[in-house]
Amino acid sequence: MTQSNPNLRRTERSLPIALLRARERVMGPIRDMLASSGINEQKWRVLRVLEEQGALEQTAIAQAACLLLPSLTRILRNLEEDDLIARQEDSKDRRKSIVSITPAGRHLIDSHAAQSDLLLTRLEQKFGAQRLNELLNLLDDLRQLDLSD
Amino acid sequence: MTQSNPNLRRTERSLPIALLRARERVMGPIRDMLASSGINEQKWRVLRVLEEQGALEQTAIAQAACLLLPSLTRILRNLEEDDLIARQEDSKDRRKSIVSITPAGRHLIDSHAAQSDLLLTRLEQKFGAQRLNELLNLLDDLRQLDLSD
DNA sequence: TCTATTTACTTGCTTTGTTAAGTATAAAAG
DNA sequence: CTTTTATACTTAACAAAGCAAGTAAATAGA
Repeated sequence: MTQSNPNLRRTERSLPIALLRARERVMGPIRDMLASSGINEQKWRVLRVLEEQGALEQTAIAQAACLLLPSLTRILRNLEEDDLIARQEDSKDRRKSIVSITPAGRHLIDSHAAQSDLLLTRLEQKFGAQRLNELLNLLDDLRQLDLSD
Repeated sequence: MTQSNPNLRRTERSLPIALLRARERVMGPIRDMLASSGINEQKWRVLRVLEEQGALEQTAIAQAACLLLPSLTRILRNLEEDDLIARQEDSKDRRKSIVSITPAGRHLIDSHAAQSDLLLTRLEQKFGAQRLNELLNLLDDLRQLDLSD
């Protein structure tokens, strides 16, 4: 049962490509939806994190939204120019700036919530809620694997 | 059983981010390995596709390697400069060029095969071959979903 | 046969990813 | 109290992604 399966080495059955393809399938419709607001996937992730978790420092945002800090710096600059987020200095640690979503940013998220929910609900129904949950569990377990030796 | 789960809408449990994180975990070690040959993940995917499936036109490569055509155009230009791939005109359709892997390209793939296999075997053992198979099946099913209505 | 449409890329432009280096502040060590 | 060392970003530089527009060849339609 722990024998290795040579087929897993072929690209058409490889985990990295399977993850890419699945992501493309899920994100495609969401990207299309966001394009109408002139926003992309990364900005969307940042805004959603801030909406759900409240004001955060940048390191925490980067981790939650799966972005590197240099990317986040630029994204936040753009979002701030569009008045979708705001920064305030941390009074206790002046290296940090605490980022929060603005009413305009919240409005942007809200304006897509219904359609976003619809897409997810459709996915759940077509794929099966239980199987989706199983998939999320497997992905989370995979993320926590230690492959270092 | 087909009720929608509101938690799936939160970023910390969202499918797109879970796919990103899992991909990062799997590809990290492979990227490190490839860095020693001055090659990246995309070039690796292209070379593997060509090695496994033989000479292909670019649209087919793009689909198999999960790349957009503009990216592929530039990747192939680099690979051709390094003599890892070669192009020949399609005699029947002069819009197409048929791309194939060169002996040097094949050698590059071969030189990483053992280490690549080791990484995959380790993943299989730590994650469980059966669970990995299950994950691949779920991902493949997800990819084939039609979310258009 | 001539035009319109589709296909198969290619090019240009902007944003993002990635690595490395830099700056400012905080915490730890001596 | 002064000197590392670590933390939290920011900037710079370059490769890559992604979108839009462009080109050339093939196909379809009038």
